[in-house]
Amino acid sequence: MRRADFKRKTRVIVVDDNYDHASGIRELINLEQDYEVIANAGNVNVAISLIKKYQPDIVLMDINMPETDGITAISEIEKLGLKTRIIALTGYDEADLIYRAMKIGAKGYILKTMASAQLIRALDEVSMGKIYLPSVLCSKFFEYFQAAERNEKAYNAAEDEENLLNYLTNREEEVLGLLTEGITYKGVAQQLFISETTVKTHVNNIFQKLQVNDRTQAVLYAINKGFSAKKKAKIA
Amino acid sequence: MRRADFKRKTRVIVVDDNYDHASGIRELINLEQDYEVIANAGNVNVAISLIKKYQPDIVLMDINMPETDGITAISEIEKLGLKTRIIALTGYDEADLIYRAMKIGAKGYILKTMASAQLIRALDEVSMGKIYLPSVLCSKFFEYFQAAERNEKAYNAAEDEENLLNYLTNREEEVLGLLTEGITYKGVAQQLFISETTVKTHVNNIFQKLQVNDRTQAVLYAINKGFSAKKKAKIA
DNA sequence: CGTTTTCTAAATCTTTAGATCTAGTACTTA
DNA sequence: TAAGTACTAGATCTAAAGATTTAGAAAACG
Repeated sequence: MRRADFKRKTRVIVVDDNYDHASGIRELINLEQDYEVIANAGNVNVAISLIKKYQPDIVLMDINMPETDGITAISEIEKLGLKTRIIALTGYDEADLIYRAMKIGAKGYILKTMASAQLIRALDEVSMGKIYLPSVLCSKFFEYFQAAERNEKAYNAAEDEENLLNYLTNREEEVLGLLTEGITYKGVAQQLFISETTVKTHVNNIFQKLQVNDRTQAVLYAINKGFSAKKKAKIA
Repeated sequence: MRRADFKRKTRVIVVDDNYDHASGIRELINLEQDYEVIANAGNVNVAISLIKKYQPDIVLMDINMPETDGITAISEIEKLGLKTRIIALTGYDEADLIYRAMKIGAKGYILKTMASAQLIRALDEVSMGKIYLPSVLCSKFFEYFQAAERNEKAYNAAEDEENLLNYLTNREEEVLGLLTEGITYKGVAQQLFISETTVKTHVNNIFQKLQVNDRTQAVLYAINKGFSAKKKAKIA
């Protein structure tokens, strides 16, 4: 699956504050005919300027650097909007590191302790536009991912002990929807083609049902219960 | 890595509306000494009652069922809060299906077209508490996952063209913070130990800086810019 | 068919909210 | 020291917002 000889080599930049390690990787990669390391960077700032300048195909980014943390570095590089693909390289297989790296756009994640064949395989996969995450790390990722989702769900569930929005009538929902856009009673009346007094009637009923005292509190309640999402869904 | 003979077999329930297919899986699994299929279910409702009753170790869930969709089914089962682990089983490798299944807590995802060894391997991994996602599907997952994250980022970035909140003074931020709790001017005055007219002065300045006309709009602006998060961070 | 909801709307009144202008004090900075 | 900024606060208005009561018409429900 390697590229044919007549194609230009895949250009790689290695970012690692440990010079020996970076050199090791460089030699390892340069043994491969399909790849060439065009630069090394010992810190994030140098790395970013090199990446801007050479726009490499792949960046091998060490995450465990003292000054700037590698996660932020990946984020910075991704912001540049280049075609450059980033593979995270680290000594630790911590689930949250893997999660964060992949979340912000890393195309691969490998451990320094892994065999060199893994590194080359990662380069192969990623240079073809695929994601490379060894199954062990994939497991770790999902540990964190699913835990995060569970927490989110638990959080939302805690919020809807009782969703008073369910007691609103259709019309009241419409009125509340306009209130959550910061529209005045007069504006609501015009948009719904009803009188302002009718709007006030609806609003008062809404206040009672939501157990609040004014529009601001009603809007806050609605937003906390995810009302805006519901409203957007209706419009679409 | 299989369980020793003296351990009880891992109990599996197969959910598939296609009877032939379900039978095939059943026979395949029953060939393994470590597993036994204790029930088949042809639709989601039956499946859920069986799962409640027998609390199997693993559920093999077909996602492509006509009546209820399998994603919802997984979600329902997860809500039960059992130790039961779910492996999604489907004919298609659509990225969004994989993403959604894993997001709501599936412990594995395999294709019907995959070799039977894959199925057994998935059972082995998942019964040991690990996640099983073949690398092809893992790639698909990340395609969707990273695209979703990118969209989220783009969405947030679009919002911060300019954050007018940055122009607020400390006191104005405090006042706005209280407004976002739905507190009245009089209440704000009491909490900050200043007069109500002072509050009004601050609020008017806030309106001008945020380019809004009333408190509701100010609160909405603040929330959209993530003001509440900032406020909570300050408190903590 | 009667009852209940929902949506509509008016009248009336009190209370906030919001706009505007002025102004004193304190602190910072050129 | 003069100028600017932030915080304070008063007076004075107008315009909304909110509370409350009553009530008609249409639809839904038992």
